[in-house]
Amino acid sequence: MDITHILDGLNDRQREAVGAPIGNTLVIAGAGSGKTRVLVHRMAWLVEAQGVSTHGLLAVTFTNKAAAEMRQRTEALLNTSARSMWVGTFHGIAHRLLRMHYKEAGLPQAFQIIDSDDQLRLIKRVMRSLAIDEQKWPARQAAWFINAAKDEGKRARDVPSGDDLFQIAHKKIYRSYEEVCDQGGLVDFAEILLRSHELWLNNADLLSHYQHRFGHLLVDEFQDTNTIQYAWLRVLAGKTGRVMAVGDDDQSIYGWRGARVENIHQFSRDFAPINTIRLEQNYRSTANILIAANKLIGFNADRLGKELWTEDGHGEPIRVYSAYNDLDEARFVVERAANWIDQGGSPDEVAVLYRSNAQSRVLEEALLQARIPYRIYGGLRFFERAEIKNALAYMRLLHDRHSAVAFERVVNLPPRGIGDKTLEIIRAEARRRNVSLWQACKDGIVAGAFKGRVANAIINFLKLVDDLAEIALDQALHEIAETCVSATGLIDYHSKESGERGLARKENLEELVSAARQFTGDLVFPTMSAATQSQDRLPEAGSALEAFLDQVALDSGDTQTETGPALQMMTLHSAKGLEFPLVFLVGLEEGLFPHRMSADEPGRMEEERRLCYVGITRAMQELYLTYAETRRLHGTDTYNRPSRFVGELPAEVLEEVRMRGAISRPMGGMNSRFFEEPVEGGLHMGQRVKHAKFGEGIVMQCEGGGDRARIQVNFENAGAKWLMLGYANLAALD
DNA sequence: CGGGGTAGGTTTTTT
DNA sequence: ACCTACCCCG
Repeated sequence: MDITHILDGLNDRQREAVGAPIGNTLVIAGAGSGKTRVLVHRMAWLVEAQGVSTHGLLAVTFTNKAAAEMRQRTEALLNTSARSMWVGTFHGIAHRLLRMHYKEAGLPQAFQIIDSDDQLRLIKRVMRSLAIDEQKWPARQAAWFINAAKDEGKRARDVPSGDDLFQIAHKKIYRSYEEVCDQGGLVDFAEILLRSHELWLNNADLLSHYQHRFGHLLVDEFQDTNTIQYAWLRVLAGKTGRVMAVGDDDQSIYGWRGARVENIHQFSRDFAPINTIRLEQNYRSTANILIAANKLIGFNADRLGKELWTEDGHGEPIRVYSAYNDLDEARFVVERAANWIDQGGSPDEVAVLYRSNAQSRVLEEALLQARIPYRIYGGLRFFERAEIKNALAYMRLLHDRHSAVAFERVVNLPPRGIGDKTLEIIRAEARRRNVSLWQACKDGIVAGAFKGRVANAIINFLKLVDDLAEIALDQALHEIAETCVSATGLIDYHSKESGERGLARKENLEELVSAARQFTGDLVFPTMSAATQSQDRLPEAGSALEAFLDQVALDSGDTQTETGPALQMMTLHSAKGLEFPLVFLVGLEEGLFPHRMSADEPGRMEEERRLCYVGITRAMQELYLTYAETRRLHGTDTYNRPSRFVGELPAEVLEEVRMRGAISRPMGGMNSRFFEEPVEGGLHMGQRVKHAKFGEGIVMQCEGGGDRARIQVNFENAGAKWLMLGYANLAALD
């Protein structure tokens, strides 16, 4: 077979990776070095040059988007629709295994995936029934604890008991939560992975079947794997599987949610002997951008080591702008973005990246004013919106009348007179007799347990759902969706909500119906979403609803409908994997980026630096870094020094932007160098100081001298205070 | 039962 | 500043 089209157009390193001898391979792929390309070509090479069946390939990614892209590009390269090839997210693939082998996994056939929102509700209920004080142990924290344990492969019984109250309380919650999930056939995200790992450990035959089937495993973004994902992979690979892991330790930015960069190191040991290949040639950015990125990331210790280079020229310098405040920063960004567009650039070539979502607001207003079209990524995902989840809950009830999660959600939505009191009675009855909430209602009505208005309300609800289910039998998926949106009264209820919200919710519900229509279309002509669908049990008409509900649980429906070119705004985290000709990295201030929450633990600071590295390496041609001396955050003004990351960049590729025309600055002494300007008493502007009574704060300004010198300090807890320098007795912290 | 007021809490996000 | 979750009252 002619395989030149697979190896042509690759550089030496890429070709080395694609054609690496069959065996375990680690590809350290720097930003913009063509890592997806390598993965895709490797798969094509295995198939066409090595005669491996697409049936024996398993490719794992983290996001549905990445999985879809990989499948699509591989199919394009192979010029076939490789439906037998397993390409998906860790969760998607593990879920598919659980559906196929639910019995061996100890799950009911109708097990239901719950999202983090459902999970939190459930945990709250569990805590209430355990009479655990939610003030003392916030439910969010408990959810975090449980998920972290599961990510580490630990069941409640595996959690060390310990003698501190925190551990005891959380272990108790975990155990009880586990019970509730088991009873209701509920599977949270972490559970999908944990359970499918156990599925293999407990079923040797099954494991050996899959080990035999998947002779070649490919893993994308390997630095983002957590303990359970790594274990899962290791078990599946066994002694015979060949793994190609592609990743970049310098782009590991998800340590805070359990990802372990160490897995890259571990891989070399557990999968020895391995072939390591580095991809360092960058095809994305100018040399100046890469010089800056290399220098910055050099401040981190324990790297595998890697230096990006390019054949391209130096390009523009990296421009640094010191804004007076966040509004000035936004104004600057918008002005420069407008210039880009005026000079013939497209808005969608421009990205504004920030550390936290709260920063988008000012920028948004400025863009609105300048009439630059923009799109904000992040925020609530489509299928996570309350109104959508309500409609989906009705759809689930039609499919499975016994789903407690769905029942709880819509039993009184729109309001129909079944309140907390009544619900509590239903719950208690269901628990006592060990039946579903639905069943408890039905039986309760027969037994005459409810009176008058309440009884009527319940009867009406039961009848509504039963009737709709009856109708749904002859309906296509999108018609069922339509029914659940309209006939339930949801759309009327939601559109009546105040102001813009009502309109938005109405539109979202309509969008759901078209998503359902789209989904049915995809079943007939599998396209992108096929990546997450289970191809082994496709279109039987009756299962379309089931398939839709599953799909929706694992795919947040992020596919935004493109409406013309728009400037992109997103957090640094969501920018990973993307590239833009013009990038603005805003809010480079100590406390914001690096974020103050990451200041204490040393590992976290390095992760912040990697985040900055990710941000810088998104830029292809031009990069702007901005920071503001004053920023309004959570309603109060904060005063921060420029980020240490700015100082870590090589001066020779930076250029400070000075604005034409003076900007009025209310106080003297607040210029761009304020962090270096001396104040008396060995303190300087922006210095962190500690006061006996007010705690820690930052020096903002000073006036006067000698005995009358006064200093303004913005305290974290006490706010801004003017103090007499002579009496304040401030301790310098830096 | 349901709407409205208030207290609390605000890094990052996928599945 | 703003959103959300919960509590209290009509």
